Amino acid sequence: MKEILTIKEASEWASGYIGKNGSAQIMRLELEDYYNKILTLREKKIKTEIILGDCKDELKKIADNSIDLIVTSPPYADRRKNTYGGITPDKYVDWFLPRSKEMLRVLKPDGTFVLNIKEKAENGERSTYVMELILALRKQGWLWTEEFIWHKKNSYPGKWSNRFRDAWERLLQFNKTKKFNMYQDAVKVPIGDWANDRLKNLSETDKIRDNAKNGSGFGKNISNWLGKDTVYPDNVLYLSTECNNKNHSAAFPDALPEWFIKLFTKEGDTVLDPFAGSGTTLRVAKKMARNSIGIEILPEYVGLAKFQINEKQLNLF
Amino acid sequence: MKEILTIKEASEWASGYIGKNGSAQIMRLELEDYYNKILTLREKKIKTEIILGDCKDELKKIADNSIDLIVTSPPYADRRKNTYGGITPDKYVDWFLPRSKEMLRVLKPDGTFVLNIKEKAENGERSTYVMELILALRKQGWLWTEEFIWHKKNSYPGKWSNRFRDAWERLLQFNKTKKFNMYQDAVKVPIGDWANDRLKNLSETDKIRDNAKNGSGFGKNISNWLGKDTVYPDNVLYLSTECNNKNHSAAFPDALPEWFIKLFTKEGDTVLDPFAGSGTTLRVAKKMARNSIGIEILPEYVGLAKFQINEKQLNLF
DNA sequence: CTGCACTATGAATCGCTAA
DNA sequence: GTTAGCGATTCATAGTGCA
Repeated sequence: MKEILTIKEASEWASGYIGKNGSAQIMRLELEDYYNKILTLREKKIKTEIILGDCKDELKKIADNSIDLIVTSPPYADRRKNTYGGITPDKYVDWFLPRSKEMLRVLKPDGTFVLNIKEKAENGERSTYVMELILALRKQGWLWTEEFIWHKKNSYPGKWSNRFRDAWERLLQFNKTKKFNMYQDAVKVPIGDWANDRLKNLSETDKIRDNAKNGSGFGKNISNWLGKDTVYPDNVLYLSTECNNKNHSAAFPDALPEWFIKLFTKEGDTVLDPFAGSGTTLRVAKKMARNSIGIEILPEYVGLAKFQINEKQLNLF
Repeated sequence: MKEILTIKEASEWASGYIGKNGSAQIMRLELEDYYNKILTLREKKIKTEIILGDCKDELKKIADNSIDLIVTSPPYADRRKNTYGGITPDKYVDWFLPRSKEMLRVLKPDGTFVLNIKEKAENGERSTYVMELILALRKQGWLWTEEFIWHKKNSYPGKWSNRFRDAWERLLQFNKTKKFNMYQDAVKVPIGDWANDRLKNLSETDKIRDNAKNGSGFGKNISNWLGKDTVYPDNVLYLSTECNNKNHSAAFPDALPEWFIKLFTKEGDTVLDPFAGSGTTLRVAKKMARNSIGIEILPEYVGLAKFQINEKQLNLF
């Protein structure tokens, strides 16, 4: 296979390779999508930027009303000082507010801010700092539009004398105005069992493995083309935690930022992650042909993020 | 079949009826359980009481430290008038606190309070009254131990211009002290199929994780895992919205109070539902051989609840 | 191309003990 | 009293290699 084929060539190639079991059609559509992404990246000159520093300072260098979507998973509050972040629960809101103030400034009026967070249980009680944060953010001028739930398919095992294991996290949606962009059709899902049966008839391994090998989008959205009978999802995302990273434990699985990027942006828009970590959001944004800016305070993570973004770029081209 | 058989008679009857496919044993055990329930109800004289009135007043007639579990789904705040309850969001906390104060008084020190609630979206935003309520309840002396999620299994798809269907509700757990009764074994669930293969042949990694003290590991105390067929659940309840009662909508499914009654009480304990509605909690409590007290302000619901409780009683005897 | 066996690991919490 | 450290406890899923 040549490095770059026309869509027609690739489609023919796929037909020959896969056979006549219906997978060729999938392959064709996926290829089309794939090439569109490449063209978008080249023509629109998608930029992916990772900045070393504290977002409190670095955000100030970003222009007003320039960001379409902020997706982030900040360090959770933690009592122990050695841990990453190391902000105590009682000081968390004070620590967060100056940063969210800048986020409010850089976000476009029709943009969205998605915050992934979960309070810990400590000394028999759940901390209340997340709740206090929501109330404080509203005072700061944010609208608290929705709370999505990430129901973790495979959560960490655990059982204690007074509680079971925690299998969910919050995904808080904030907006600047009531009129924000929401591309609901982009996240439609196949309807129940009907689609499951159809999908089973296809090669399970191909679907999964093509996806896993390069992460470039192949096989990722089988449901999008197959399910012509698709329905809108709800506000619970039932996803697995990922266990693929060698160098860094992923803050959240790719599917999480992917879902919100689909829902709240279109190609060529700009995504911001002020707590970029290993750069999951940036990598996913780039894959989806969105501009992205990441800020991360720890140099080792910045390096890792740069590596990840470029590694995936090789796969894409 | 006679109205009351000995367990032996019933067992023989079941054997003959079912055949020799192993179901007889199950039937025998279920019958045993069934008769134990009847005996418990008779010997311990389980009481089921439904009171007409506002729980603000009626709770005052209940003795201090006499309730093992409070499970309730109060009327949610709503701006529309003439609806059930009809408390506006901004007045909700003030409305709730005098009632929860009485609940705190009547609850035993080792008892639990489970509150089913979910804020509505209004004017494009989620209300914050639930959050304010949690903070206020803590000030009142409650410990906020945990937040369970009811993930609604079969919520039908739906969408609005700026949000998707709400498929989850909060189940807030509050306690009076850190040492509360929790019968975790009562809610264990069957283990996944993966276990059969896994446990037959423990992998090298599992053994290594046992030895290496790298924090937390799966393989620790392997003997605990042998012969295991049930595991502890997590803090997400993935249940359908099925509603048994045809005459009343929007009550929670039986499985919800049932799960918490199992988890936080034993037979002969006392369950309270200060917003009893159509009496789901009372009916389930009675079925499970727990005393119960319900308070309901609307006469038509009190009538409905009485009917339901008695209807099910006929089935039981 | 399918199915099976096997590997790897994920934002955890509490109670006890020692300082 | 107060805090820090450490041990004990607990499942489910995705990814990989090979027959």
